[in-house]
Amino acid sequence: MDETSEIIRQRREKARGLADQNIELYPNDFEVSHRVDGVREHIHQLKEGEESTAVFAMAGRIMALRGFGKAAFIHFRDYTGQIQAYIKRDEIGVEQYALFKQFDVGDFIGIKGSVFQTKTGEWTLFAKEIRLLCKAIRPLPEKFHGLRDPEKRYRQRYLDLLMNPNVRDVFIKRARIIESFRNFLLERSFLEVETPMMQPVPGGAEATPFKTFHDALGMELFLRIAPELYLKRLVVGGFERVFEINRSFRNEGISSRHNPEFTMLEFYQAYATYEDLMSLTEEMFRFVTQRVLGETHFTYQGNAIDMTGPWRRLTLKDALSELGGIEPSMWNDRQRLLDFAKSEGVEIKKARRAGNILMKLFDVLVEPKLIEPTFVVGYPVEVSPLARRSSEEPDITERFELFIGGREIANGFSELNDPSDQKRRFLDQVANREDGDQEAHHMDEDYVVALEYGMPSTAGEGVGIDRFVMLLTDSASIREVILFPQLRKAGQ
RNA sequence: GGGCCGUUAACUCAGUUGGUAGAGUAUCUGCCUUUUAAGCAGAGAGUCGCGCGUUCGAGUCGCGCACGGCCCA
Repeated sequence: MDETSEIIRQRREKARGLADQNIELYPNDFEVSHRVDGVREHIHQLKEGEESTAVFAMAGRIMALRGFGKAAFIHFRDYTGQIQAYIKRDEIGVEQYALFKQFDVGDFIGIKGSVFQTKTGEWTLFAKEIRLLCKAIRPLPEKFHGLRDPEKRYRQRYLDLLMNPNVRDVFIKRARIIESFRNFLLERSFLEVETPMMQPVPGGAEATPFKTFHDALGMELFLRIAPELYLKRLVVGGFERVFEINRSFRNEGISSRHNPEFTMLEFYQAYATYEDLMSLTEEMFRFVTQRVLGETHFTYQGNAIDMTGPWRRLTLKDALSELGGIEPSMWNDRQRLLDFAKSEGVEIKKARRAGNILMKLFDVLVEPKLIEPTFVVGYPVEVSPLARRSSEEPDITERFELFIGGREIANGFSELNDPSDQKRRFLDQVANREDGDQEAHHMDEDYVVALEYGMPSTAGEGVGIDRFVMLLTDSASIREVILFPQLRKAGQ
């Protein structure tokens, strides 16, 4: 369909015409001396109205073109910024100007020239020499409205990045966020590691995995739903502080909050407790927010959020009763919870146990109310199969979840390092699975063996990077913070 | 999975009670040597997402499908 489009046909002919004149359409030997930000620095040294003696060799894309017959202004863009350039026939010569006339918005060109100030005071690259660096065959979207069609924005993200500066900023911020988390942990002697994404037993979370198959090994493998169990094996191996920032995969529906592949930070610290991690978490998020935004407060979807701290701590019990209206007497009564869920219009899968129903009710009724950063603590053992039991209350684990902007952002706990308790917990999960709970944990014998060699007391945490990027960029959908979000196959 | 909305030129969008498709930007031609959403004059450009149906006639009405968005679960 595009192939018959008039504009593309014209561009192809134009390209052919240039090639016929022995003009290279895609050369790679242009030497760049300056980028736009470098020129802007240079400008500070110039006096008003003065033309630079220095010559700049610059490469970039034509983003706008205003021609006047024998002269033209263009907007010329590279990664570091945009600058205006002035192309004048009497300066570059008749032959070069004729070449310039065949350039289009979207083409990459090389310009050698000085810098001067126009009548209106704008510093402008004054071309002495121009060159085609890459001919664009397809026209860019309209400059004023940019690219709006959300489907096209996701499928052809390069156009989105090119035309919508706010989108570009989101992804630059995303990179800074990840960089800041990494720096924070590196400064505290955490070792960055990579653990398998293809796992024989998927573990570390309650989720449905993607299946794959290794032909040579004749072996079924799962894309990881979390790196947790491997990172803790590394703690067994003597790496007392480790972290990993990378993708996990969950075979679930796609929504404005879920992408099948998403990025988590997980980190583990030996001889720390979940209390220590809450302090560290507060410090870490404050650090990242300050680094990325330059301040520790921001607005998310109309809600003011202050990361300064100290953050509120709330027991799950209090959160459920005070914010969700669920009395503690209902906690272990599966039938009453089901009835309550029904009365609240919350749909529950049949196989779920009381603890899971409780968590579902929490997700729907309580979570959206936790706008300011809040630690919720005191999760039941039933829904925390990898977390250490509280010494005072054995049915409760030493676990917290962090909520910001009505979303779960992090989940951390003192790790269960008693191999026999871990084995019992796995067996309990396997029973759930046999009762039809697809998301219950698998038995991981190999992990139990690792614990039998001895894992020091450890605390660990997972952070949803995409969700936090959403917060700091005020993005309503996860698709706005993932460069290439998962979509269905394009229609014809 | 359910509900609502969308899909029209390269892009952003109009399109009336059903009568055979428009604008702006972009493109092409001409004029224009300090413009910045440059300007002036002219021109070309469409499988109206796909399919079936109703109708003398469908961008418009109905059904199905595809893709996307929002909300619910």
